[in-house]
Amino acid sequence: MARRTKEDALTTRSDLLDAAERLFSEKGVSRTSMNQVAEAAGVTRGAIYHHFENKLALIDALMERVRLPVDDMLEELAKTHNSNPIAMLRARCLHIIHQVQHDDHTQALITILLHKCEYVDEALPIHLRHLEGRNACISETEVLVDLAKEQGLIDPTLDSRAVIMGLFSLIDGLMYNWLLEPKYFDLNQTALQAIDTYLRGLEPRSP
Amino acid sequence: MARRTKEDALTTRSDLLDAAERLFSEKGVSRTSMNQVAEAAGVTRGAIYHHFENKLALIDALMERVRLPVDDMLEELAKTHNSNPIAMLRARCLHIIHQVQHDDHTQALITILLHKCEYVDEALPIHLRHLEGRNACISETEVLVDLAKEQGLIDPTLDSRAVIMGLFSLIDGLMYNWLLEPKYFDLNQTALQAIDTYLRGLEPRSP
DNA sequence: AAGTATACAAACATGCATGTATGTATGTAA
DNA sequence: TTACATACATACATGCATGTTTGTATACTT
Repeated sequence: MARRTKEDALTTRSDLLDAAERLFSEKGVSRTSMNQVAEAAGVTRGAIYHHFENKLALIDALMERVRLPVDDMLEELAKTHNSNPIAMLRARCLHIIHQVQHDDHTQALITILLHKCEYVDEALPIHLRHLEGRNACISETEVLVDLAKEQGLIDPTLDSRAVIMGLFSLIDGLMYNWLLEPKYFDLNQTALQAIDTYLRGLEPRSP
Repeated sequence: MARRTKEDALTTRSDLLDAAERLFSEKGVSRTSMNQVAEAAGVTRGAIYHHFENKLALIDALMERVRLPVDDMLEELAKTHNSNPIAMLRARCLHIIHQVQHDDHTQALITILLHKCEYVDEALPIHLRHLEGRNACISETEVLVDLAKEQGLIDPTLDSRAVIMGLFSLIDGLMYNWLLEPKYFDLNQTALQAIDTYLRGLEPRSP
């Protein structure tokens, strides 16, 4: 085939990302060859190596593609729930849960991260990106907890960092287990109850 | 080399499992070849294929090796804390956390399961074993929650299954995140606080 | 003591995945 | 319109992982 329009090229690139996202989340990263990705996108391996340096760069591009929407979402939520820090925390958690259930791209990517890729040093850049994202999110959210403490909404003797780690771990664990076997339990119900249970456990003790 | 004693053979087998456990948890399952496992154990690939049918059987044997100790542990705990179901739940959770931190075999295996292997259909037997273990554990633990309800220790309006899923997910998430970057937070402290927070959130509302 | 089974080593056969180098037709800019 | 850059396809070179087969020295059996 010959050269195509710049727009066509972008379409090809996008098709490749879609194919990779689907195949990776279905068959796992290491069990999916570049050839399979190319075929699923209707091109040859030449196209992949033109757009991406190698498999890692491909995965990296996958993650980059969802980073911006996620950032936007966080900002959006920040505006609507700026009154009560606990309510905002809750809103964020529930939004993530909702997103994993109903947005295909999110679900596929989280599946890849949690179940379909190996965290080996070879994949360090991805590893780091994941950690950075998490740590940034944690640090940012920690502010909310401190705020809630000041307002007397949560027990002041609790360690803020640990409060957040617990909450995030709860979310991670719920997603992890649900994606493992989605029909085993209802994510919405379970997450709602579990999150509220946890948040309730944070309340200050009545003297 | 020639044939060796039966005991020697068992030693070889054990060495192979040790090597596999270490390499898999360090470099990931798919990035570790049978040859590397053999070399690390001081033998050739012939020895592996003599003891195990293939890589999956090797992993399966790894999981089998820790199954019995875990079962024993659960029974042990059941005897000591049979008075208060909540206390028992708590003891179980904390024991798992402790085990992951201080028992090398447990830590390596959990690392493999959570971070160093891909859940693909090819590895279905392992997948199923993991799920079975989890589901059995959940069903069994659900009884404790029901018991606690009867004793008025937790809010009776809560769904028992969801209570357990939440608690288990919390543990899973804590292990997941800690194993990702162990120095980022102290697992003991964080888990203790998070678990107690969750358990406290389960208490019945004072009217 | 002899025969057999065992515990591996060594060699072979195959296939696939990666990376790279080259070819080529077309869009695009001067 | 020409010259170059682009967007791929095609072909090649290499290497490694797997599975299997065969060989062999020794432990075990009777």
